[in-house]
Amino acid sequence: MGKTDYHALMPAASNPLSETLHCDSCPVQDSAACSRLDAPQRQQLEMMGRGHIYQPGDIIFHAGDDNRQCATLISGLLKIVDCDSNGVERIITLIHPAGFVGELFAPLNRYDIVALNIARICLFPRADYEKMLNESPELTQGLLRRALQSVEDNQKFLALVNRRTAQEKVAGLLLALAESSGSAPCQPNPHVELCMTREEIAALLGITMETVSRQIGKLESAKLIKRAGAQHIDIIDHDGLQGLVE
Amino acid sequence: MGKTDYHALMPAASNPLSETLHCDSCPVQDSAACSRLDAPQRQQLEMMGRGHIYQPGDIIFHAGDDNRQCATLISGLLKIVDCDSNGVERIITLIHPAGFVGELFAPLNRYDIVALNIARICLFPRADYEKMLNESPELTQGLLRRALQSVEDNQKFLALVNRRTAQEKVAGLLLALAESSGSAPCQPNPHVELCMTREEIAALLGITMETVSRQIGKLESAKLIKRAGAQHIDIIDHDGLQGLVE
DNA sequence: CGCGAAGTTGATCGGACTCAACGCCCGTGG
DNA sequence: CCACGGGCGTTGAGTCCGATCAACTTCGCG
Repeated sequence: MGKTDYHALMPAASNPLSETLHCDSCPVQDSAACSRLDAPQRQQLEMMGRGHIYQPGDIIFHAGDDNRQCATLISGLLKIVDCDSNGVERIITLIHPAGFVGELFAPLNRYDIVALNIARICLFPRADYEKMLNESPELTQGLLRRALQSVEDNQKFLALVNRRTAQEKVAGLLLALAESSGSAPCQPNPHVELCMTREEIAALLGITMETVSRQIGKLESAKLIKRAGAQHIDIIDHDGLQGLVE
Repeated sequence: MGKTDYHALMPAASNPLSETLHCDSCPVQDSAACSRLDAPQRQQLEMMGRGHIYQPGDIIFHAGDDNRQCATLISGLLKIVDCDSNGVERIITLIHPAGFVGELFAPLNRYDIVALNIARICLFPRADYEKMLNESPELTQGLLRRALQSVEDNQKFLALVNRRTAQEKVAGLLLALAESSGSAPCQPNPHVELCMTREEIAALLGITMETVSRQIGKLESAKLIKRAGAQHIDIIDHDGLQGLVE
């Protein structure tokens, strides 16, 4: 990842792209952890946090850093990355809008959190956020729903990668991305934006970049999908893809 | 799994092994979701739930059933199982004592939940439990901590199985089980009780049972572990094992 | 135009899967 | 008591999927 991580390296307070929050116009105001707050509480959160914009490749939280912030993803896509000693990248999971990142009650960040897309997040000082959790049952309940959703997402992802062939993994990923970018879960978006290099897809699915490429090629020959540039794929036969993953 | 699931098939109310709860003597009273409750709240929970004991192989929740119960695991070990149409078993993850099972806010159980061990759980009607979540911020906060812990466990497990060789997976699993059964995280128990057949280990790690057997054999020849019966393994060289997974 | 990063494609290799035989343990019944 | 059988685990031989290594293409950019 040769991308600049310029913004991430600056202290949040002096980040030139930091801006005040405007929850009223927030696209995830109904689904994020803060969705159950009443007006005064929401205002309190607004004062507590700052909005930030990250570019693809920017590192939002560094593994090993002491963990003083947490955040809600407003738009874009993040990856949680486990980088081992040899520099082999292992993507633990993806974070979609409304997702919450930053571990509470833990001293250090265990993983890198990196933007795949242009990502808008609201960033909170962790201490303030935890304090507010103690005062606001609504925030706690909202975050609980988020956390349960994360558990579910992780379990689905485990089912996608464990004990599956390369073809099943690639097909399953395309379907998952189509669903997550669709207007509703039952209305998947046939135009899939990967937001990832082949290498990143490989790190996510636990296979190699060459295999990813070959499998995408096979799916295209089988007329299930169509490539439209490296990062974009059109799903032609959704049911056919679904059939590959059962 | 030819084991009887006799108890699971009976309605909870008439289950002869159902017993009233005694939180005072509960071994996970300090770490489970209910750990933050004060005395009256705890009493309320005690009246709401029932204790049950399951035998190895018993199915606690069936995938597809409507989901009216949730539970805290007191002792033993559970597996969450995704069984696909061909009957191929995929273990999503393991649940350790103090873990919470049963999805809240969801109509159906997505996965089978099965006892690997003799398992003691306290079972709650989901509606009552959710109602209490609305009334007790302490319970919500306790469950939040549990859920965040689940997310972390799942992430660790993903890092254990994704992009790893069979040897790394087996070594990593042994270390994880040693840690989870140890008195403290930093004091792993060298006597590991697998509680799983080779086939179950395979379903968990995403490899075949034969490969599991071969890898255990290799680790033994390398004098890192020692087999003591099929279900029990002694860790001889903890650091050596650790070295295999980096 | 040249350069480098990302992606594709091909050839070869190896680790894990598959299929099969065999050993071990334990319960059951003659 | 021993014979039998079945579940589970181990071990071996052959195959195949995906990894590895390498060439080449495509695209974006100075």
